[in-house]
Amino acid sequence: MSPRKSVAEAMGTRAAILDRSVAVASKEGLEGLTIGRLAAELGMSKSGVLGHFGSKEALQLAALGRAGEVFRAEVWEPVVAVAPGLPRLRALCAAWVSYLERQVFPGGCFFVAAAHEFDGRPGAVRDAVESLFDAWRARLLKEIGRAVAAGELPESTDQAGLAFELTGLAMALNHAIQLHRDPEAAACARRAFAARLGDPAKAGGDHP
Amino acid sequence: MSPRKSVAEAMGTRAAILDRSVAVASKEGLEGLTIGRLAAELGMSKSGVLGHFGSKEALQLAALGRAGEVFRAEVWEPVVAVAPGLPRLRALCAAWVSYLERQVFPGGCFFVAAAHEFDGRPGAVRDAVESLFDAWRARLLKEIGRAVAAGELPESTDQAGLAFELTGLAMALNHAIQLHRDPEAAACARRAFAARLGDPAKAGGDHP
DNA sequence: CCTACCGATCGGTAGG
DNA sequence: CCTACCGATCGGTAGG
Repeated sequence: MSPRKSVAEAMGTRAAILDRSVAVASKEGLEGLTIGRLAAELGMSKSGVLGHFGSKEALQLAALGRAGEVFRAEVWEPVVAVAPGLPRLRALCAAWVSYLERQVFPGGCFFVAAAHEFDGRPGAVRDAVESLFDAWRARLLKEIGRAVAAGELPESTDQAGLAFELTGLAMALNHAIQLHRDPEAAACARRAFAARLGDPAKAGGDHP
Repeated sequence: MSPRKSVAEAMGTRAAILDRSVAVASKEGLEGLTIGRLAAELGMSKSGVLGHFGSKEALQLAALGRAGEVFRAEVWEPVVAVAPGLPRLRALCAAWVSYLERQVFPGGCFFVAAAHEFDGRPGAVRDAVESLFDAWRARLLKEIGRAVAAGELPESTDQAGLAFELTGLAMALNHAIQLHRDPEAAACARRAFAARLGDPAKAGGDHP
């Protein structure tokens, strides 16, 4: 309606733009996220959209940041009540599988898609994607380290190797869901995580 | 030079377009592969490029087919001399890691990138990508089945689950190379494959 | 295989 | 936050 909006209204508009950006980019990629399309979907002008960010790259970075907030809320935060070490590591992986299974981002894991799109293009977006993955890897390694220190995982555990394997399982799951639409993929992934971290629902130790 | 070329010359031109297309698409994606850019790099006109394929989608499909030929030559074919079953499965995985490590496609695994780019977009390209993955999965499962039948892997092996895990390791390796430029990633992946399939260089059985 | 062209859309700016 | 506009580029076609 009015061309000048209050700060609160502008913040709301900005948040609406970002939420839509994350949804579109998860399906079409951060490059397929065009200002014109976004403006049309939001019933705004292109310059109205762009005015909040300044450039397409700034919009991409803001969308990436918003997606990171969603991931933290979906995967990092639900486990804070779980005991540190192996129980929390298992909870983290369970939340990770659930995040992929529920397709929190309609086009699948936002970050894996962004990594593939930008890994060959130097720039701020690529750097931001890499930082998000570094932070997640550090989160996994922290809990793996605690589990080893507590004797819940063998002293001989290759900690970086374990983080590598867990990441691979999540990537294979995302792929099976998005490309193959395989409804059994999540169950398959849960079995694989359980084989690697021990299955609390089964008797026996944490390693097969 | 001459506007009309012989069939052999036209085939050579077509092959040159495809090789360039595969290289560009592995870095920029199949959608970032634009007719204009391709034409400029090849010193041709846009219509000269497009005339060989008819449409951008047909060019994308042809590039995907060419990439599939390269993958088969790099990963499927080198193992034909290895004994079927577990030895050949190990050789297949070794060739797979080597293909990723050597960056046969300059932008990383062509198919994983294409899968992420097209998994949310119905169409012929998406279907072709899915078929390529189905064929590769079937190739892995065939050799896993032989290894189980020969008693080289336990009778209780979850064969689909094993193929899922191996795929995940390859994806994690591709990601570590392309996004993180991690020079130790290939060694990490080889350890993980060996832990799963047994390491012929070490004493002991094939399962830890 | 070329030139010349089409309408559509891209990111972004000027000015209000 | 808008209208009106910019040059560049997109996939594709006509005609040769």
